[in-house]
Amino acid sequence: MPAVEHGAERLRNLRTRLLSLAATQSDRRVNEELSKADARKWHFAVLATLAEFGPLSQAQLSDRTGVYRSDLVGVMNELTDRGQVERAPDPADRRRNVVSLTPAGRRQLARLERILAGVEDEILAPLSAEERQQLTRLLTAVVERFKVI
Amino acid sequence: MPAVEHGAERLRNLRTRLLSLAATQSDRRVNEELSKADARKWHFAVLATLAEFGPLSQAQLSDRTGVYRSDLVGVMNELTDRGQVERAPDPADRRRNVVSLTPAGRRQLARLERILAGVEDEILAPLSAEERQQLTRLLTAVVERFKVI
DNA sequence: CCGATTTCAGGATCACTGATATCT
DNA sequence: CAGATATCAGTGGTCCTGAAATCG
Repeated sequence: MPAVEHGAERLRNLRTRLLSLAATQSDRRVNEELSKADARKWHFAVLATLAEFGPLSQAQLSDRTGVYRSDLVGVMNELTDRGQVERAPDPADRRRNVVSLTPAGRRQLARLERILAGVEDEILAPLSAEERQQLTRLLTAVVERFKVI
Repeated sequence: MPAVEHGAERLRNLRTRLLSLAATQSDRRVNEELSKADARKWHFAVLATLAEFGPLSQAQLSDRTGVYRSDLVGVMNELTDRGQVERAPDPADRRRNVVSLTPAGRRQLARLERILAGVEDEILAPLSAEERQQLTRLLTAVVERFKVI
């Protein structure tokens, strides 16, 4: 990324831009580290959601992770190729696939969690524990609002 | 965007994910509103930087806005097509272009500033003035750190 | 010759739309 | 029939790399 000099008041004070910059940098580091584990961030989202809720259909996974259904297909292919999830037709509703974690998926999830904790710590390094808490609270409020609309 | 349900502890508490979600939603609204004025966010970045610093070369614009030099070419074409900037060879250094604002560019900048102020207000609606200040401070700290590395 | 500037070509990922086949 | 599900095709923006041509 090109280094960004400072001084442009209008730009610097734009909160929407600050948000974009911070997220871009964060996403870049997240992807760099996850790719070392042969993963990307949607892998973590899917694995973590399955660990939390148990087997789900792809539509439910889409709703809970924010991955578009059309894009989820590719993520499912990658995860099944790696043996981390299983995708089987739902006998109760043959439109659906039932997606479930495999033991390899659980191990991968643990690995990704360690990686992401490290990246998060790196990204938030300039903030105190209290400030990290604040940031979480503020961002949650911003994100929550959009769910309601 | 698909609505994101809540409940997945691992996902919900991930600060890097929160950052991504907030930025995605913000960027989406920014682009929606800017496109009504036949603009995108790099337009604002370039126009605001020129207003602040006066005429600059494209390399300087790239450094100050964060737009890659290779991508800046397209932005320059769009802005010159719209008559909002002028691009002339620098007589002092013939490798360079000198980019400057036109009166139409100044008017467009004012328009985009109003638009962005509105979007920012919408995005930050759930936060008090004090919290917005906090968020700005925290995000600035995060972004600043990356400049130093 | 080395380095800077502009430009072009292209890759990868992502957000998003739309259509289709299948099933309830 | 309406509605949901999984899938495929494709657009457009963004981030990023590399290389060419021109010039200091």
